[in-house]
Amino acid sequence: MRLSKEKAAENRAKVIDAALGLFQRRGFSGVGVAELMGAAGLTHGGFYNHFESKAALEAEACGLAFERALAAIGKVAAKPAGAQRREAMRLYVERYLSARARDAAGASCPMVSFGTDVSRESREVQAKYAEGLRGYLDLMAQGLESDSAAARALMAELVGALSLARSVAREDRALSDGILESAKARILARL
Amino acid sequence: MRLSKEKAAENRAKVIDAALGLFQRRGFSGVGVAELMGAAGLTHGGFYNHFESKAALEAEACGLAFERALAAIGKVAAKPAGAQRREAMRLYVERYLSARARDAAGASCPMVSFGTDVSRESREVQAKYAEGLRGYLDLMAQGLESDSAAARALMAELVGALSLARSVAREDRALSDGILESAKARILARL
DNA sequence: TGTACATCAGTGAACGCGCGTTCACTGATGTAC
DNA sequence: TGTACATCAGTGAACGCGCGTTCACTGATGTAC
Repeated sequence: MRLSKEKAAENRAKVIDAALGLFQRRGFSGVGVAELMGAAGLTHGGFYNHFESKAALEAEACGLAFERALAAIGKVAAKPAGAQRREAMRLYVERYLSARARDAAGASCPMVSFGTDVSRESREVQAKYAEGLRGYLDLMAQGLESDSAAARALMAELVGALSLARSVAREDRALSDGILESAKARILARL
Repeated sequence: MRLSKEKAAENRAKVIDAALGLFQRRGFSGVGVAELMGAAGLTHGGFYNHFESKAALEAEACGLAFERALAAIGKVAAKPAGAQRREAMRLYVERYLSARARDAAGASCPMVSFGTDVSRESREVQAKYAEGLRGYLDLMAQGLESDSAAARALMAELVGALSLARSVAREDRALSDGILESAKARILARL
């Protein structure tokens, strides 16, 4: 039963979106093609009508994750320079290091979700990742009204704190909260 | 052909050691039982003489990684307080954020190697991880001669910078070096 | 101390299972006339 | 505009493969007498 082009494109987008959520929650190798298609309301057989391979979908999902992350930091960078932008940046950091963000495993910063995985993945994914990170850092430097060194250092603090907080979230909630709070305090003190 | 108890214990240790290296390089799900045993010079059939399951070995490997990491930071904390300890801490940070450490995928900080994976693993691994991190932070606070908030913030910076630097190491060496340098400069400036 | 036997670390074949991928098929869509 | 046919998104069975795990077997080690 052939579908209209619009419907097919919609299905393709739905697969990528569902895949991103699942990949972030369980890792690339933790989700199979059948489950990916099922999450989009389809059966596994049609997978290769849309994607050349599972690795190709991984790259697409990685791209989508960065697209969303760049949109978020881009809004900060787009604020009028000065007090407004500074305030937006503070809000961004507070949200990034919130308990809410930590617990939202399925929708979060690609650097945290895929950080460890990406160096074990295909060059295709790695290239998308490096490109995304460069863009992210550029926008962050704009958001900070500062140089790229400051953006890189802030990014490391954000990614490290969220990653550590997530790793112990189930076993030691107090420590997890403390990690977020310590990083937040240190960053906001200088913004 | 039964082996002596010493030889058997030695083999068991060899498996855990080899497993740690492989897990750090390729992730828990990226290495099979047969390869793990092969790396220790054995065949896969004997695996269950030593470990209850692959997950049990993962927990053991995680424990070994923290054992080593704690030994390294422990040496810093054991220095006489004051100038000597401060100097040891500076050296520790410099080594942690060196290009050498970034490129040594098979022997590195468990927080970086397993950071993303650990929240997808068994409770057994997560418990070992949380315990290890608590110990690490305690020793780091001693090394810094400071409070636990400072230790948590420093840990986040170290982990985030090394993790980001590794993710783009193959695709953008200059950016990778820059991330390490920016974090190092910021940290050393206040030590 | 020497002998007989139980123990068990290691081997390699085999197991069921889920994976990524392929394929013949269906039938509505899009197109050519 | 209406009809005939090619296209192709989606289906579900099937493929080979590698995985974690089990098992019967081997033979040196450890132990009981």
